[in-house]
Amino acid sequence: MEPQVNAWSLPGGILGARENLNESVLRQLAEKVDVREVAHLEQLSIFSEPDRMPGPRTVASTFLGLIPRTADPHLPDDTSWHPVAALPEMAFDHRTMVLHAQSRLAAKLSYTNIAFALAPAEFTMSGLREIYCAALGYPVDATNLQRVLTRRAVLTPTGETARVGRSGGRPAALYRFSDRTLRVTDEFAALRPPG
Amino acid sequence: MEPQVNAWSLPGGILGARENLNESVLRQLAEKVDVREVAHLEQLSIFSEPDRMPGPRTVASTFLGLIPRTADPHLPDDTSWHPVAALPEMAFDHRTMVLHAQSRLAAKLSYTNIAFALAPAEFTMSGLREIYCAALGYPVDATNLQRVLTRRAVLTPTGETARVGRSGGRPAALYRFSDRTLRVTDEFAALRPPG
DNA sequence: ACAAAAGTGTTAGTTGTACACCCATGG
DNA sequence: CCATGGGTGTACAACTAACACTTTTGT
Repeated sequence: MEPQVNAWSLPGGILGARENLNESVLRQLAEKVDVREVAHLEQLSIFSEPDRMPGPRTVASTFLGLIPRTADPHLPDDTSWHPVAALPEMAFDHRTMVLHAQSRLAAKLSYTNIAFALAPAEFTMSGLREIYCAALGYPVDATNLQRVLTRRAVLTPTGETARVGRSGGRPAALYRFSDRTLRVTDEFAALRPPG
Repeated sequence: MEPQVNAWSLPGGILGARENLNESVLRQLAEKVDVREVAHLEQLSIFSEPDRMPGPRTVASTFLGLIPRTADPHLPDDTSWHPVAALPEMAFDHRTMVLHAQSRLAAKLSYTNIAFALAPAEFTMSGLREIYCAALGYPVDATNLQRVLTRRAVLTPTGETARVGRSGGRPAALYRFSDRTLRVTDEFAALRPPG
């Protein structure tokens, strides 16, 4: 809509009278963009500038929602996925919202098990590594990723191995996440409680 | 008010038409409880359950506000400070709000310079240690606190020393915070970018 | 001289990165 | 038997907690 005809905007809508914000987000994602596999949802900032949009005063409460890499919702025609590294022109304050979400995700990847919400049920270490690289924006060593996540008991080996491609190579072990709910795995970098 | 006659509630109020949420918080703290020295303010969760309070539907946006230990606002008669370790009966979901704020503060003390907002302009290490102990709820070693904050360049020595009490002892060196705005000092516990 | 408070040095343990090396598979 | 991708072991560096020891003051 004017004055942002060519700009993209995030999905969103009005809070219903008998729902809380989380319910509202899940409802709108399902109704508007057919996204129904939200594995993790958390609040981000509120955007409350009086003139953030034309028209009646609105306050936008933003969320970070994660779905597994394998999800493939049936997007409507006016909707599509965009890599965060190459965002199109975005309406109002929506670019800022996306950047907030990106940095929150990057931060939580380092001290929580939040990747459970991005990975499929079972995966190889190199598959998981791709997810971390994409979300963090820099290369991650699969070796050390394995060690860190194993020490923190974030990963559980399934004992199975993945089938190998036509180019050969040793078959990769399959893992799953020990928990499928957010857990802080590295609480205090410094100033831990004594004992 | 009914049905929470004897319960305490946090200061708060209605968002004005021409202010954003930050401005609203600062206005309400000043007007309602004479708190005007807010050195740091950040958003916490939104509470949006449809029935969280009787009466018309409200959505509460909560904040963590920090003021220096030396601040002494003139509180109205119906208002007082309460230690988080011994909260009185609290109205509606306000206890949950306080606990959220407490854990956010504790977390940020470990990886940011957020204590600048709690300390006076100049302070001794043992004074700062008391602040950390109170906020974290467990003893903190002044020695290691000094080392950690110095290495991260969070503290700057003033060169001055504090006057010593009547019981003797070596006079303490005075420090100030290098920045008086929030800075992340220990960004990645794990999975740092290479190089 | 002694007690009290502050500051320094040392040690040991944990965690993380980097990288060389070994293993399993397909062609 | 070689290329390819996966997994393991080791070396090194950084950081922290704990605590003994030294320094500086007032009485």
